[in-house]
Amino acid sequence: MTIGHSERGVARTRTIMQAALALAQEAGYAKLSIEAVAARAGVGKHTIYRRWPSKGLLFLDSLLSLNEPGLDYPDTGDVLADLRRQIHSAVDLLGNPPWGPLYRALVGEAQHDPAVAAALNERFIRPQTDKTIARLKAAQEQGQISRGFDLDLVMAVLSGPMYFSLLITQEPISHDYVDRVLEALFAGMSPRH
Amino acid sequence: MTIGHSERGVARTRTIMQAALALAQEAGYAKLSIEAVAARAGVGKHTIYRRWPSKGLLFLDSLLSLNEPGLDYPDTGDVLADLRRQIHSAVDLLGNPPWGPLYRALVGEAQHDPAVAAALNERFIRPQTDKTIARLKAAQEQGQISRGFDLDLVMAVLSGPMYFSLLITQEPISHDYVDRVLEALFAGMSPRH
DNA sequence: CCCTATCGACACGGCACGTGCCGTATTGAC
DNA sequence: GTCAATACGGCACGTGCCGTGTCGATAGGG
Repeated sequence: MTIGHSERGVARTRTIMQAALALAQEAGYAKLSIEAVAARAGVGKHTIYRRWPSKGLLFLDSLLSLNEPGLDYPDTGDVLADLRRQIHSAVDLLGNPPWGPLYRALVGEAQHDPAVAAALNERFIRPQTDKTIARLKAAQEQGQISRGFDLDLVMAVLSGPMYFSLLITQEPISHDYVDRVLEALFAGMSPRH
Repeated sequence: MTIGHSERGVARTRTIMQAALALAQEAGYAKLSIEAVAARAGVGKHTIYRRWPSKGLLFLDSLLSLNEPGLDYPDTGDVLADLRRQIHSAVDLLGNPPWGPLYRALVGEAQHDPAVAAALNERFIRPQTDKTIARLKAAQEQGQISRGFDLDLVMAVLSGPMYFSLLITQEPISHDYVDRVLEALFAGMSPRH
């Protein structure tokens, strides 16, 4: 998405993304407009349109630029503890300001704009999924996780409940809540085991 | 939301909602405008604004009117089979046209508009949750489900994975996929049991 | 040092918003 | 059956933002 080759160019790009983030935090993504971003950044509208084709993709770039390193996985050897630590981190990031409300808005935008949905998947969800699967695969080979467990489902099963709470019921997600969900998942629902 | 007391009033209300649904299916929710709905319904804009305060809430009413009875639970005595049947129904409804794309748009709108989020919860999610908890509570008392299982989490744990697939990865959700998720949930992830 | 791509500023037509106003049609109270 | 109140369709308005076009200024690479 970023075009700027020259030093001035990348500086402008960064300025625009920062302006977009600032405005989104202050007034909410719903009220974000390209014109307002341009004014805030002290930039012509063309300079924005030259870099991003839509408000949604500008916003996605802006938001991801806030957490470049991504959510990395610890590997202490204890997969359960690692998983718990990682989900706690994810929930802390995605569930609280400044990311929380902005991330919710981004997912909302993805429901209206296929380009945003695709980019969100490729740039954020997929890498996250890959890391998770890699970590669990290692654990599976060490026998810490049932061999029969379908790792392709793991993101949906592990992250789904958190996304449900974030996007649908919109209840705050505490570490305790995460722990209870994990316990439910690992214990299973069936009686006697 | 509906004000119309007189016969003419309720007829207008229905006409407007049908126009909104038709337009949303044809052009997508993103391109839906109050003006277009008014024109399609052969109605003045005031007549819409008198009934609904926002596009989102009009759309929510319209969509819910498509499935008034809601998703009811079977009770055959076998909770696992019932659960499976119910989730299959839910996935068939929420994951396919005409509901599927419209429901995704509604959830997207809920991320931008707190009023829509609240109404979606109260009018659709909450009733669904209550039915699910009631059914599982009965099963729990019959020992078909572990006594320790936290029923307050049940919607997040059971529905979360489907919502993740619907809203985030946007992959189609087959019955087979549902079954694999349920199997993963009931079997748990931990080895040996 | 000049050439060219990029820039900020401004203006434009277009669309949809939400709100008035008007004259008409329907409704409910009496 | 009459009549006042209400709801209605149609129209127009001012506003905000869209995405594009056109300037002259600017700045960085060859």
